[in-house]
Amino acid sequence: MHAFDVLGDPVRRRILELLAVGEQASGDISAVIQDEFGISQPAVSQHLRVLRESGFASVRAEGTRRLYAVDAAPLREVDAWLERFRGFWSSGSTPSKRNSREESANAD
Amino acid sequence: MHAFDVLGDPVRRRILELLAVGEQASGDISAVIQDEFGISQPAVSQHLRVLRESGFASVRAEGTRRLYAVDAAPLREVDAWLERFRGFWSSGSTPSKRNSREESANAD
DNA sequence: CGCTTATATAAGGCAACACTTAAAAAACCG
DNA sequence: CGGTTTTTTAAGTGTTGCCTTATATAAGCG
Repeated sequence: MHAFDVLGDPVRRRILELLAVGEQASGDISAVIQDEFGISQPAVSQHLRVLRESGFASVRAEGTRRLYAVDAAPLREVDAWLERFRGFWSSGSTPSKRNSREESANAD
Repeated sequence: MHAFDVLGDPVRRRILELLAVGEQASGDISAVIQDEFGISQPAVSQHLRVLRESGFASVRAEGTRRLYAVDAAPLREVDAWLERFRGFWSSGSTPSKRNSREESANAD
């Protein structure tokens, strides 16, 4: 599953927000998500799996608990993709590069 | 449709990449996408519609041509969401904020 | 050991989405 | 005007993804 697909789901984005603060147990995450989205524990667990398998999160066992943490690599990838568009806002309203084709010169 | 959902589709990401260079006609975009993804012209047009309706692209008519351009607002929103994770890579491997709960102190 | 807690997996249903083909709309051109 | 080009819209179909309930796994506890 592509990084952007993973982030396409609001539940998964919320989970990542929770993990951004620090390591969290599956149960704690589930509690918040169940409260906010009204979905079941297995549903949350499935989202955690997606996050694991797509590299957004890593897990560590502590007794019966599973402690999840953010794994930055895919987020970095997303950030890198975004890079090319940053010129559209960080340096005013003009992109860093103009259309270099024959058909240009119509910027009115 | 949420910004991240829009970016979830590889065709739409590719279209945005093309638009990042500069304004492009629907037909030119379609030609590239059809070549790269093997989908029909109407399929591309439907993706362009999604980009329009979600605010990622704006259109301008020129004769029968439709010239598409990047609209940065939603990308900016995505960039803003990503902001909270930047501490995970831009300043070394440690996030900007530690887990402030009772159960912390286990960073081994 | 049996019961409870914590978490994951399995199986099935339904809705959303991306594709297809067909047709419409609109400008251009002879 | 009639035909061609450019693009969009409409209708139908198949696949994918998320959810549910039920069940498995495994550790903790008395």
